[in-house]
Amino acid sequence: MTVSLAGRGITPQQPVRGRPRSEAVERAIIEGTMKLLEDGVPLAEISVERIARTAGVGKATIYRRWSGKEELFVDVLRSAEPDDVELPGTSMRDDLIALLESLRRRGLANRSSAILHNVHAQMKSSPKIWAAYHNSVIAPRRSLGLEVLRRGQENGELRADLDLELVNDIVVGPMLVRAVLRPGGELGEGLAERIVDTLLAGLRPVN
Amino acid sequence: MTVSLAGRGITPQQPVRGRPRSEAVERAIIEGTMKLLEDGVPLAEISVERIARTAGVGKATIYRRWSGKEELFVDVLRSAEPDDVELPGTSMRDDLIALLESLRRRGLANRSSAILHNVHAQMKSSPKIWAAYHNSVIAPRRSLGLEVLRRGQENGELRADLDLELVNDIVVGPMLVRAVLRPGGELGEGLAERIVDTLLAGLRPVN
Amino acid sequence: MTVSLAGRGITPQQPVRGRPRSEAVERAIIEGTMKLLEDGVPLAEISVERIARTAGVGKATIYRRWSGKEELFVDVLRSAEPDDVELPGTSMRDDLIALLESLRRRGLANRSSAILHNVHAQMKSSPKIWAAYHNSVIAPRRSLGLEVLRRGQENGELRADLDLELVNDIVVGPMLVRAVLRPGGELGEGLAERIVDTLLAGLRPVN
Amino acid sequence: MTVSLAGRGITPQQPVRGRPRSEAVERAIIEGTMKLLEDGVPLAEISVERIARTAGVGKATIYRRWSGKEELFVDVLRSAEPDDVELPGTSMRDDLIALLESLRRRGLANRSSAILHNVHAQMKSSPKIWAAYHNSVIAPRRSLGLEVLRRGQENGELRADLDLELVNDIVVGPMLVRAVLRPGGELGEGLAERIVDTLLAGLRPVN
DNA sequence: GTATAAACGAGACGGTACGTCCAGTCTTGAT
DNA sequence: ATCAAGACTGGACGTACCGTCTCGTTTATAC
Repeated sequence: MTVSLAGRGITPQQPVRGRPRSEAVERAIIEGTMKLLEDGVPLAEISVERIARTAGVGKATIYRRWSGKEELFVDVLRSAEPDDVELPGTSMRDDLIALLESLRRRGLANRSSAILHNVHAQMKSSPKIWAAYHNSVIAPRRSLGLEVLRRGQENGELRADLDLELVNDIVVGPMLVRAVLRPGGELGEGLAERIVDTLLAGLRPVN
Repeated sequence: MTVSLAGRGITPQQPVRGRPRSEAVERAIIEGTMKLLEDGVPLAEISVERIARTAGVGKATIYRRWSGKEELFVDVLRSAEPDDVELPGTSMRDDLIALLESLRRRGLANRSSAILHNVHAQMKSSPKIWAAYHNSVIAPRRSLGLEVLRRGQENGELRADLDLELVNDIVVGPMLVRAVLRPGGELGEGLAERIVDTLLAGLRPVN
Repeated sequence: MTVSLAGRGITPQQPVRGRPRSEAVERAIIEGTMKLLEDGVPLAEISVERIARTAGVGKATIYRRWSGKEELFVDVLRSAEPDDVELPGTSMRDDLIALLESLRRRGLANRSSAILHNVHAQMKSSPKIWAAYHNSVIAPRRSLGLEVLRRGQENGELRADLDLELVNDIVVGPMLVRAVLRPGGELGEGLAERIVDTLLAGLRPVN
Repeated sequence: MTVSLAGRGITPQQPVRGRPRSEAVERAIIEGTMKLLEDGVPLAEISVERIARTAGVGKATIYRRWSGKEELFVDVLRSAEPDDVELPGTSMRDDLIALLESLRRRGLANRSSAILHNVHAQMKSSPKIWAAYHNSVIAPRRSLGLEVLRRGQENGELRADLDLELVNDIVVGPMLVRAVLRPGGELGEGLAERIVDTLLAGLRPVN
């Protein structure tokens, strides 16, 4: 996902006055932060000062764009977000698997870079930032999931009397448990498929 | 849950020399931290310095007991942890509901104090601390859940061919999704029951 | 005293290409600086940035003309310098009084604008600037004083065996002491006359 | 002249609470600043940050004692101030020479360390600081001078009808002119004597 | 009782980062 | 080429905490 200069701020309809902000610098900052994260620098040691040093940029240049570390992290995370999921559309089962699979890969990618995951955690300390992230990343996926389920009900793949919100949480939950509560593993290949099929098969004995 | 002086530290086998540590001071520190959290002070603004001020205690007195803010938080969280769940034992369904219900109440309690939730998040930044918390709080609940499911398989309440780890995640997941991803709500009464019953009833149409 | 554009800089013999520098802008800068000084803004708070803001001018426009704050100050001071002294020429005594009187008025004028006096002090921090100011302001007055004294020796108003440099310092000194060491006062009317007459009368009892 | 910890601040009658301030650190700061000055570091480049680095001290430690660079300079200057003048007491002439001679040596010493002189200038930018310096350094010397002159009038060495304040300025002035207006020189040996004798001999021809 | 010795509150200490401001330079579009 | 505007790197500002280190005082044993 790419974040453009204009994408975040106010659309500058008024004629540009003075030297315009450099997109190159913006990229350098985001990528510098990403690099620190990937190099395994503990989150607590990532200061604005250090980001500036890493990116070869003045501190003021960072503060001119973001009001602090946290806001910057939102954009860093956004830029690391995988592209939109492509749903096969063949069945609810396949769509759900595709959805979970993309979640799984994100979890893995983040884990491979070890800490993005924590940035996530960190962000929750400030509600405003969290809201921004929630709106731009989490909410879209959620509504996509609901849509898939709704179609499943129409198809007869899903019981009609179910609360879709709840079902969505049931589907997404297991992946989250493993990513959040047991960092470091267990997001093996085929997990998405196993979750969905287990759910669809039901938990009770078939008798 | 109460945390005793001896419970955490090194058992001082050698005869005690000099003035012993004051338990009252220990309580003052933990409760002072709790108070800050409950007063809605943003996590980032809770410094050791401020905790000391709030508790009317010297900084060294804190560092004598904990190696830093994070370690202290573990104990604060532990002390806020509800007492052990009591399982009715009447059926797997009832036990699972009891388990989820205790999770739900914890989520709500934390929400009422709004931020404990974030301490949780914060802690993940330091793996050591996280491990400590994981071992003392998360793991026990997890194995309790697995035990309940195992008994369910014996009873015939649960299919015998299921991966219990996965099922446990499926059961716990929805509650976590709501607590973590949608802070501020939707942990209504009866949620535990709805989750368990939805899962047991299965997602497919009954035809 | 007026400072012309050509007076300071390099005479641009080559035909002017592009837009010529605006004299109005130059005046605006100098007068803006003066205004800040007169408004009692502490010298340390007068930044190039602020001068630019006050004068409604870009920073580059200032740097295009002066290499920094200090050089600018020289011109500001020069522009505030009173016009050349007019000596009556009737006697050494009268000429010395005229000289001191002009010094006194300068001191008072500067005091009335409270800070020019300090610019003076500030300038000494950079030898180059000080030299420029010394050459254009202090040295001319000094040689004028020496000339007056020389004529006094010719007239018989002054002992022939005196070191004129020393006498000049003796004449000028008291005024300086009061202006520099006791800012804020004691440059009353008639002071010039009292100094000169006291010196000419001698300090010893007349017996 | 030595500046003690207690000398500047509030007399700490109240029992000392917490770790007391270190006099060694205090000395390190003042001497570090002095060193920078003596090494010819331009005054404008002497930042609190650099002083701290030089003295091997935290910035806060400096700000704990002085409110800023300027206040610190007062103490640095005070500590560089030569010890009190010793007057021979044999005659007004000899006493005045002793007084001027101490002034001259101070001027030279400062020159040798090249910039202390400018610190002086710098200080004038802030009236409060200047007042502090004036009271503790300048005023005492001034009243000492007046006292000497008063005794001179009693002895008959000085005309009884003279304004002593003015005479004092006349005596001190020439030395100041040379130190302030012509930095870099002309404070040769024997200058004090020449000034006093020239003044006492009178400027008019003896006829 | 009276040492002894650790704990205690307070706060100084060397550091590091904060977020802001200014120095000088550079880059726009417009004059 | 100049202008106003304003971005750029760099670095100092004065503040707040970090984790450690004295201080003087308090409080338990152990002698």
